[in-house]
Amino acid sequence: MELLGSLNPPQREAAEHVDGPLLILAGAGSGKTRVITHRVAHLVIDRGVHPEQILAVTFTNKAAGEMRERVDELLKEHGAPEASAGVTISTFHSLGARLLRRHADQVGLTWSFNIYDDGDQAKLIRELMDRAGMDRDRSHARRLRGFIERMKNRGAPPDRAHESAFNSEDEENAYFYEDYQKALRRSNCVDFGDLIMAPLELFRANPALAAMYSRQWRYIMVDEFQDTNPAQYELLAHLTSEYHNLAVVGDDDQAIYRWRGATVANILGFEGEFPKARVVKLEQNYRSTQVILDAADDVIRHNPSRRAKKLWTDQEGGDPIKVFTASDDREEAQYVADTIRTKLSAREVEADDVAIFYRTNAQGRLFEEQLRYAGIDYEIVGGMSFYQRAEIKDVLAYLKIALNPVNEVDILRVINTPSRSVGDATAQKLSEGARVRGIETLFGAIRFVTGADMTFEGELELIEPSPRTSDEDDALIALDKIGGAQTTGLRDFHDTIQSLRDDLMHYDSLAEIMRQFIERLNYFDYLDSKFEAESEDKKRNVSELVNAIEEFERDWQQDATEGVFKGADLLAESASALSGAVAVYKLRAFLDQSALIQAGSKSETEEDADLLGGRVTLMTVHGSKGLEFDTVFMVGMEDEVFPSIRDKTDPEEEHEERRLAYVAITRAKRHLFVTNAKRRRVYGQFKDTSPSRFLLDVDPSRWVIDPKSTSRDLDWRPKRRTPKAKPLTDEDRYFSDGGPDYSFDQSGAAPDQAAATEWDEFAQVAPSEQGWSSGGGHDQEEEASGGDLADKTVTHTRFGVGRVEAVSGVGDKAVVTVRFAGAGRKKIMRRFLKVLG
DNA sequence: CCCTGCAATGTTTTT
DNA sequence: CATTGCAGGG
Repeated sequence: MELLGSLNPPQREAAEHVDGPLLILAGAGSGKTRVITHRVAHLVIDRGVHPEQILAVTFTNKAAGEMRERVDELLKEHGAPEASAGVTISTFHSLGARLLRRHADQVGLTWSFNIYDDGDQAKLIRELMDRAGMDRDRSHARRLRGFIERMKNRGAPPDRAHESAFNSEDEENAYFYEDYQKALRRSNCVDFGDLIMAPLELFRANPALAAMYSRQWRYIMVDEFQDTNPAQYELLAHLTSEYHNLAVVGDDDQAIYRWRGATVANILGFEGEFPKARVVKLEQNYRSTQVILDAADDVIRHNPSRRAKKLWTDQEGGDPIKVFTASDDREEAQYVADTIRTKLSAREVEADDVAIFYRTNAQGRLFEEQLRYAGIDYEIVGGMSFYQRAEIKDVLAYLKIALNPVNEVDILRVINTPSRSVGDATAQKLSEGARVRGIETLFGAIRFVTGADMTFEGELELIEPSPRTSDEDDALIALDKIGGAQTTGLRDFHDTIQSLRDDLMHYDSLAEIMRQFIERLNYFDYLDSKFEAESEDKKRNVSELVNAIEEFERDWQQDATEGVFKGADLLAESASALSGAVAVYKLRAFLDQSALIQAGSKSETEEDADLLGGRVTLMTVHGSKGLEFDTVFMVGMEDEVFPSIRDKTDPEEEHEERRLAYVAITRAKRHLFVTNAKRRRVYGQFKDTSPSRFLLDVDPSRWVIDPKSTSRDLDWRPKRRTPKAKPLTDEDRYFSDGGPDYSFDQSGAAPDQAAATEWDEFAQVAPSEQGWSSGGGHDQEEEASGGDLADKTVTHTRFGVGRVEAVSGVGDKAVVTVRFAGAGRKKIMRRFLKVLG
C-alpha cells in the first residue's frame, strides 16, 4: 500500500513537503502526529533522505515515545526496519542535555555534570541567600527563582540580565542570578533552564558548530510549536541555519504554557519570519462529535488574537454534554466514581477509555479516594513524582555525588543521612571552608578536617597560592574546631563515596552495585528508625528504584546507539579514568533520564499490570494535552478553580485558562461530563463557589443536567459578581467576538477584525434603546414589561444562563434586561433569548 | 547536635 | 488540611 494513501489532502500536502519552512496549523484531533510520522517515513522511503538527517523535537517524553513507536511501525511496514533507530526523536530538554554532554568542556562543565531539578534549584537558591546574608523570605526566594527562570526562558545569561535591568530590583536580581550561575558551575551542575540556554550560548559563541549540526540534521520537525519559548526558538534557528528546513506543527488555541515562558508569537509570526513558508491547515477533526467540538468552540471563540481556523467533523450530532452539580466536592467525586462504576458494569466503556481531568493536582486526592472505594482501578499521571520522594532523592544524591563529587547541593543533602552527627553547624563550617583558596570544594574541606589525602577526579584543581583574607582565616579556624564525633562522621561519608566510586569502576552491574551500597549504608535501618508507619512504603520505593535501574540496564544498549549521538559521547570522555567503566555510562544515562522524565506515581493496583480493560486515568488538564479518551470527566468547573486566575489585572490569564478548557473539552471523543460543587474545602474550610464562566459560555442546547444533580440550573452562584472588578478583561473577551447571534465567521477571527463591544452589539439590535446611563429608564421598563418574562430564567447563545430583571416593549422586539450568571447585566432583544422556565 | 512538638503558611499548571 | 519550618528541651 502506498505510504501516504491513508492521508486526507491537506495531511498529504504537509507530509509530502520536503524542502523549505513548513507551518502546519493542526486543530485538536486533526491527526498531526500522523502527519509528522508519515512525513518522516516519506522522507526516508520515498525521498531517500538518510535517517540520521532527521530530527523531531517534542515537549514531553510521552509524545516523543509515541512518535518513536509510530515511526518504528511505519518504517517497518514499508521495508525499512533499520532506519528508525537512525532518526533522532527527542524532547527539547533531553536534546539539550545530550548536546551539553558532548560539548561540556566548552561551557564550563565536565562530562560528569548533574542536572538539578526544581527542588535542588530551590535549595541552592536558599543556600545562596543565606550566604549573601539575605533575609530568609520565602516569597523573595520565589521571586528570585522566577526571575532566573524568566531570563533563561529568553536565553539571557547574567550579562544580558544586567543589560536589560530597568530598575534597582532587576539589577539586584541580576547580581543574584550571576551568583547563582557561578554556584551552579562550581557544582558542575545545570538546571532545567540551562538545558536550553547553555547549548544556545554554545552555538552563539561557536556558529561553526551550529552550522555543523544544521548540516547534520537537514530536516527538523517540531511538535507543539505554540509552546516554544524564545530560547528554544533561537536554538532552532541555530539548528536550521544551513537549510531552513524547519517544519513546525501547532495550534495557537492550545498554547497553555505562557507561564513557563512560551510565546504564541513564535507560531503567529512564523510566516513573518519565513515569508516563503508553506502553510497547511488541518481542520478536519477525527476525534470528537459535533456537539463536543461546538462546545469547545463556544469557549474558545471569546479569545482575541486567534488564527482563523474552523474545526469540523463528519460525526454529526452526538450525546449532549452531561452536567452535574454536587453539594460539595466530596459528593462530586462520589458522583464521578458511581457514574464510572455504572458505565463499566454496563460494558459501555472500558476503564482505559475513561479519564478525569482536574485543574490542580491537589484535586486528585478525593477522586482517588472515591475510585478506590468503588473498587475501580485507576492511574494517576503526574503529581508527586516518584523521583521527588525523599528516600529516592537520598539514594540518587549519593549516586550523583559519586559521579560528580563537587555537587554541593547533593552533598549537603546526604552528608548527615543516615545520621553521622554532622548537623547544620558543621555543614555551615564546611561550606565556609569550601570557599578558602587551596581548599576549593566541600570535599576539600572534608579532607582538610579528616586528613584524607585522596583527591577525587572531577574536582576543581585551581590552587593559586596567595595570602588569605581574614575571612578565609576565620573559616579555617572554624574548620579546625570541628569536633571528634563529627570528624568520624565525615570520614565515614568520605569513605562511603570512595567505595561507591570504586565499585562503579570495577563492576558492570549497576543494580548490583546499588544493592550493596544500600546495604553498606544501612539505609533501610535508617528508614525504620526515622519513620514509623511509612518506613515500609519507603523501603519498597527504594527497592523499586533498584528494579527500575535493573530494567534500565537491560535496555540501555539500544539507547546508547541511537541516532546521531552514536558513539559520540564515548569519544568525548575518553580522557577520564572513571569513564572507562560501563557502570558509569549507565549511571549517567539513568540519572539524566530520571531528571528529565516526570514519571507518574503508580496506582495502588499496579501489581496486576495487564488487567482487563485497563484503568481509569486521573490527571491535570495540562497533562492531558495530546491525549484522547472516549469518556472524559472535567471536574471542579467553578470560578477560581477553573479558571484559576491569580493576577486579575492580566487579561491574558483568562485567555490561557480558556485555551486550557478548550484542550480539556477536545480530548473527549464521545462522552463529556462536566461537574462542579456548590461548596468546596479549601485549606480545610468550606468555601462557597460559583459555576465556571466557561461552562456558562457553552450554549445550553449542547448540555443536559443530570437528574441526580443538586441544582437544576447553573444559577447557583452565592454572591454577586462585581463586573467592575476587571472591566478590561470583559472588554477583551467580547472585543474579538464575531458579533451576536449570527454564526461565527471564522475569517473574522483575526484580531483586527474585532466586531463589537457589548454596547455596540446592543446598538445593532436595538438602536433606540442605546444609552450609557440606563438608570432613568428602569421604572418604565418594568411597567411596560410583557409579563410573561418577568423573573424567568433565560439563555443566550453567548452569555449563557441568566435571570430576567426587566422587560421593555412587547413581542420579539422587546428589550430585556438580563443578569447573566457569567457575564453580568445585559440588555438583549427578546428574540435572541430562549426561555427556560 | 538531635529530636519532638507546635505554629504558620500555602495551591496552579511541568521539562 | 497537610506539610514544612522553627524553637526549645534532652
